[in-house]
Amino acid sequence: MARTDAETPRERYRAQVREEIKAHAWEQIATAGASALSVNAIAKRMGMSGPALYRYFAGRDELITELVRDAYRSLADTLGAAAAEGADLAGLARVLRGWALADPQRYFLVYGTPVPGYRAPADTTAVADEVMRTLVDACAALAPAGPDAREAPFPTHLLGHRDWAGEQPAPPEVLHRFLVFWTRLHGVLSLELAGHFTGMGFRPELLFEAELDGLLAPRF
Amino acid sequence: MARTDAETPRERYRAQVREEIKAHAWEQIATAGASALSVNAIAKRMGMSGPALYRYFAGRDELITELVRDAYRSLADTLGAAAAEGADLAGLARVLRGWALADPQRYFLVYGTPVPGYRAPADTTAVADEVMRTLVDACAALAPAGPDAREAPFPTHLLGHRDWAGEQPAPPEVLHRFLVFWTRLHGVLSLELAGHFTGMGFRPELLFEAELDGLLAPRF
DNA sequence: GGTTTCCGTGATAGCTTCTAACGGAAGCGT
DNA sequence: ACGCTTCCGTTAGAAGCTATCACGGAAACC
Repeated sequence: MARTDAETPRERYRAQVREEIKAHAWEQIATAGASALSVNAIAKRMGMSGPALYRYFAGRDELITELVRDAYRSLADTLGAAAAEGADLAGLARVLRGWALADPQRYFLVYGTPVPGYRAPADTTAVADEVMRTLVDACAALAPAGPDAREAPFPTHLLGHRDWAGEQPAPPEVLHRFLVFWTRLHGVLSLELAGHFTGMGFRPELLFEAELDGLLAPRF
Repeated sequence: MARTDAETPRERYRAQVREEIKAHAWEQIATAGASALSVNAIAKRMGMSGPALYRYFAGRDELITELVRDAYRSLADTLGAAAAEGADLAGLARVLRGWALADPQRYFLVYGTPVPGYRAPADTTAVADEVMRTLVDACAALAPAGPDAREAPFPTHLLGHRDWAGEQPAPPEVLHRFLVFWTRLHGVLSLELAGHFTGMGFRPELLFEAELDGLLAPRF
């Protein structure tokens, strides 16, 4: 998991301790959420006293930023591996759902409530773009959507306003499908993970599958 | 806004101070998020010293719970007023969007990342049910959906698993439309409010309208 | 082996939530 | 109108947190 092919023994040890810190941080986040993450508590559980961790992370914010980066990296790798094994858009959707259910707080760390002042560093957004590119590619590989899907109002707007998806942007109906894919599945997933369906009785995965079904249709 | 038709002068004063505390709390949440809400900071801005606020709220958690309750109440009233004025499902959707954009942190307070251990009190969930009921009613008033919308897999599952929406549950295709309405619009809204569309160039309200368009169609 | 670099510690400042004890003011009943 | 009671706001304090600093010691490097 951690690329610790160290050069010097010092860097080797340093990387190892950093990974151990992050492991404890993930454990803490999974049980109490990101807002309850405590540098002090991590240090105590590792057997050392408070300020020692500041040799490895500049502060709580940098630690959380690193966790966000790792979460994006994990999602990008998981989706990328599935895509490399030939998964189509539906397969990627189910992989995404499995990744989210495996650790809801990790999902919320990247797609949940943002801290108003926070700006993600450039390399973090680069990994986020990698996730999106994988999904856009799967959308492009899917459907030769009809011409009416290209001339609808939103794709028409998209034609002049698509400042992302790389240098060679996908056609607007593909980008539209990607956005719909993303927002619809995130809608189901985030409400499910947040517990807003508890007590309603139905099985959320069936709603997820129903939305996925509509998403794969020529007219989504 | 605040029902301060007091009985005793004491209760009158007490309710007034509670409202002032909550007003400062909202201001603080809007700028720095709910996780940065500080009882001490509120007290200082009100000109009194720290522990004084504990006469009015048992603690930080109870204050936040009260804010969540008020947020749900505000949303229920806003949607209810629009529905009373004859707004249809599309109108309610735009009212919901306006309510969310007016104070994103307030939206996240009710539909955002949950704290793992937290259980909302019963009266809070009661107001949340009122919001849902308003939307379900608007879905029921909308469409005499075709029989194929009733026999799809998910509505069929819903037929035996709908433990909500009151004693006289709506038909499964109506509940399905409500769930799709809720999850799709929440998907667009939450990602927009979280800033995940920034830098992409397109206008989120057009994606919102496009999703709303599909939502109103006989086959959503 | 000597030097340098880095790690972990304790002390400290400043913030937070929250409890406890005290003094005073306001309302209430007689 | 006076006394009693209830409640409000204060200061003091415990316990926790983030984060910085100065120090001693160990490890790595030359």
